[in-house]
Amino acid sequence: MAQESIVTELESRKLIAQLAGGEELVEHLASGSRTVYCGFDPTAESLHIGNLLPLLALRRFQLAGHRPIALVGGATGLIGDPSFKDTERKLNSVDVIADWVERIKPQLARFLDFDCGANSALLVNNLEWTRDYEMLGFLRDVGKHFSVNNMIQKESVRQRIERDGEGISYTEFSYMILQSFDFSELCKRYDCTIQVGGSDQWGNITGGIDLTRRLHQQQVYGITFPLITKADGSKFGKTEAGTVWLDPAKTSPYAFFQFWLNAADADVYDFLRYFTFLPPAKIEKIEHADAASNARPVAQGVLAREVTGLVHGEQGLAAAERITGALFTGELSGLGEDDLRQLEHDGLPCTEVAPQTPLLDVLVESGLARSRRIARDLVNSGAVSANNAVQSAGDDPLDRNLALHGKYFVIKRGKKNFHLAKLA
RNA sequence: GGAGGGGUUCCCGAGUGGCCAAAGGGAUCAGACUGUAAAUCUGACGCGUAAGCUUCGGUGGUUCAAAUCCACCCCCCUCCA
Repeated sequence: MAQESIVTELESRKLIAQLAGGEELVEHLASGSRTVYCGFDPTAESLHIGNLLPLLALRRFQLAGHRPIALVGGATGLIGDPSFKDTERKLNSVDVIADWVERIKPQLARFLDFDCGANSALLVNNLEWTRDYEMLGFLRDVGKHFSVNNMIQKESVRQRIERDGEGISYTEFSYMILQSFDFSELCKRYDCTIQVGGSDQWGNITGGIDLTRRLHQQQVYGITFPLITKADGSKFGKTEAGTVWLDPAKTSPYAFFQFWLNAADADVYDFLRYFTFLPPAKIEKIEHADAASNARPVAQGVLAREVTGLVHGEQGLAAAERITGALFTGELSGLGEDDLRQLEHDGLPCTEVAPQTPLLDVLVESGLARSRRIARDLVNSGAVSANNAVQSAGDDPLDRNLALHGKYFVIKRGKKNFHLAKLA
């Protein structure tokens, strides 16, 4: 089953930040089918692309013949991971977390195969083994194995402890113990011997390794992935609209596609390694070809298609490409009424506006501008066009005579923000 | 419980009675240039067409005038108990 070393595969994709276990871990993975886990805390109603890397990594492990466990943090989500967070977070209610857990489960499930024999994936919730654990027992059985002296040395919480003006509650401080306990519990229940996660999880993972050794006299291992950074230093995973979510209702496949399409040249080849299943050799070929040509690189298009297909399937990808094609080629007049309806259906943001609504209000209602004041600025700077015609009179309503099929306007703000306005 | 420090516009952070819608930086947006890149330059960045209006943890007060002073309350941090 386990043929080519998964470690080699991850290395060739630059996906390994740290190994807890070194050569022994490599050997451990090479010598049999192992069980690997990664946790995902419900911090919102949907996963986002920050979760994509570990999620795809689990799949890489499965493809290499290992058994993945996706853990949803129904328990840890109630506490909040303080790792490298510079402020204490406010707690969400129990009901909200429970709801998020249920929403996230299917998102995790779609990347893994639950029906492929011995290495079928597992989906678990750590609330299962923590909910009814009696407090005194927990403190005696588990807490006794943790040294506070050791815990406060962890880099992941140090800034919280040392930085002036910030602190850490006992609740968040305990997070590491819970996650450590998860690892030991998965080891006991499912013979899980490897935990993977982002490099910010190093402290929590090694905590779990120590605890498992003490509790079950079992050697387990950890692998962390590099923090995804962008060449220009800005934060990965954010756009002007905020977080890029995996839920198509929160980030449309079109917006998702656009996010990847806009990857910087300096980042795109690494992103191909990180976020697609294309062989590294092929990625290198693309990189060389792009470097040799003077035209616009093709890598962004490949990346956008691959990842969108992975996350939103063939249909989502097709929808995203339809919108992109219609909007960025500028050929609006060729669009039939059915095409426009399809674009709306595909997820191009659409607003119905009353006839005679001044353009400024259309901009505000559609969300293209936050206020009329801003809208006016945009119009004055020539940033707004309707059906490819630059608009200069913000107080005038959209002219029905210029509408596509009597009612549609493709409103553009700036170079790449589109909205479909439909006259009522 | 005691002592001290602090809560300013998306973030950081200046501002200690009028010249404050509030310095500076970051983020963001737009224009130019481009490849729906990067870098750079320019402009915008509480709301309002404007006059003007509403903001500086909360409530109340002093004053012609408060982010700035007073009282009480809430929250955060540090040290002591």
